Amino acid sequence: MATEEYHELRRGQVAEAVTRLIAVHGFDGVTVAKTAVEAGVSVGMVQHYFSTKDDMVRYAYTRVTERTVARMERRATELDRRHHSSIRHALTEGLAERLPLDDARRTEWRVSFAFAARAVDHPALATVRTSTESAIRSRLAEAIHNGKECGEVPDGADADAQAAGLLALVDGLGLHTYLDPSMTRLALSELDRALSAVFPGTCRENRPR
Amino acid sequence: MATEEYHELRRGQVAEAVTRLIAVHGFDGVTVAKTAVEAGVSVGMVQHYFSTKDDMVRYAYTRVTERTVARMERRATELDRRHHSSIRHALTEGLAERLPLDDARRTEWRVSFAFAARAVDHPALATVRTSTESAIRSRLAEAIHNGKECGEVPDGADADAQAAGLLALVDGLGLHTYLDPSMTRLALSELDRALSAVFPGTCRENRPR
DNA sequence: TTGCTTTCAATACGGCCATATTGTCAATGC
DNA sequence: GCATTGACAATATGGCCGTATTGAAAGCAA
Repeated sequence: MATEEYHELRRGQVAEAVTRLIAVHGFDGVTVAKTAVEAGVSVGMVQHYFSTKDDMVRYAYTRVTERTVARMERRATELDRRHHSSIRHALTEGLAERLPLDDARRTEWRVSFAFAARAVDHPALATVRTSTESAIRSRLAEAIHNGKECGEVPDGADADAQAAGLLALVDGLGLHTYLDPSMTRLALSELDRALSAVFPGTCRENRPR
Repeated sequence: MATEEYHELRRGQVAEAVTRLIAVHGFDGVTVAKTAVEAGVSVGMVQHYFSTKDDMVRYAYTRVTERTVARMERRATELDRRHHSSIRHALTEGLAERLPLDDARRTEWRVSFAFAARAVDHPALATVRTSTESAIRSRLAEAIHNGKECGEVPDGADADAQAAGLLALVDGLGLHTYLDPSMTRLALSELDRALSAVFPGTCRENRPR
């Protein structure tokens, strides 16, 4: 194995330990020593691969956000390409991937939220967050734009504004759903309602993307 | 002055120091010692009025949320009673009070968010948060119900669901606006759009509340 | 006056944390 | 063969934290 590959493997091993610790004990439960134990390695080994704790945490953050975003993208693309869903439906399902709908996603949501909250006071983490979100937002705006060309979205719509609104709604619904899992169905229906408001029409033939 | 009153004054003095510290240095910047310095008192004095740090923090949290909720309520009521605004408009403005629209509200938002994030891992704080939010939600649902009787809201609307959706949207918009103040106008217009979707109609005479 | 309670102030204490230091051992280069 | 480097492990260090302890004033009841 290439040494570079091995290096990334080790870093990943530590990063996964960080996310597991956050999932169980919250962000405050993450210390270098505990991470080492959780990863089954020594403190010195962690230090060897991450020069500071901040470094370690930031790496873990980028990992978990990348995983979430990739899943959203995959779900939406799958519906779009394979099942020829409407853009509205593909986006609804893609965005829903971000919600804490089952135990796995609850854990992931909790970890992401813990990171996001620290990002407010922590420029290094804030960079990760803002770049990820602006990527999602432009991806959304692009889809809305495609919706116009295809007839699902009215011509006058402000794609950027609506994209921002949708993302904000999903984040808010995620928070409320996390704190009160019993409102899961309600969150999904509100998400659906919002998407229907943005995409009130039906696709004509020969739609793009 | 009654001793009870004096007691509350002291506790308030400490609580305000806590919120100031969070506003400047984030939640992690709050320690008992620093709070004492910020409040201009001794550590022993803080201990005298709060048996644990948790106690101190929880008290500060209830204070800041009460302040925010009171301002929202006041603004909505003012528009409703004094200016005879539509319910839609009163609610829009009331909910907008929760957004980080200026420096003062940015600070308040940051403090509330720091608390809310800790609440995820911290049952004592979670109680404060959930009770506050369910209060706002039922207040909102009540207003939507009134909107039905008066004609602003269609009869078939699900007041509880829409209330939850609106609150989630506001929380999400707050987060995004905080991280990127340049989207303030966009957030306001999205809020307005959402309220217009819930309250599409116009009030008949003799409306309730 | 005496003694008890409240209100604080100063400081001690024990623990945990991030990081630095130091050393070991194997691989690699020459 | 031998110095060098990379990959760790073990432990030391210094700092900060929450809380406990101790005690000094001050008010007040008897």
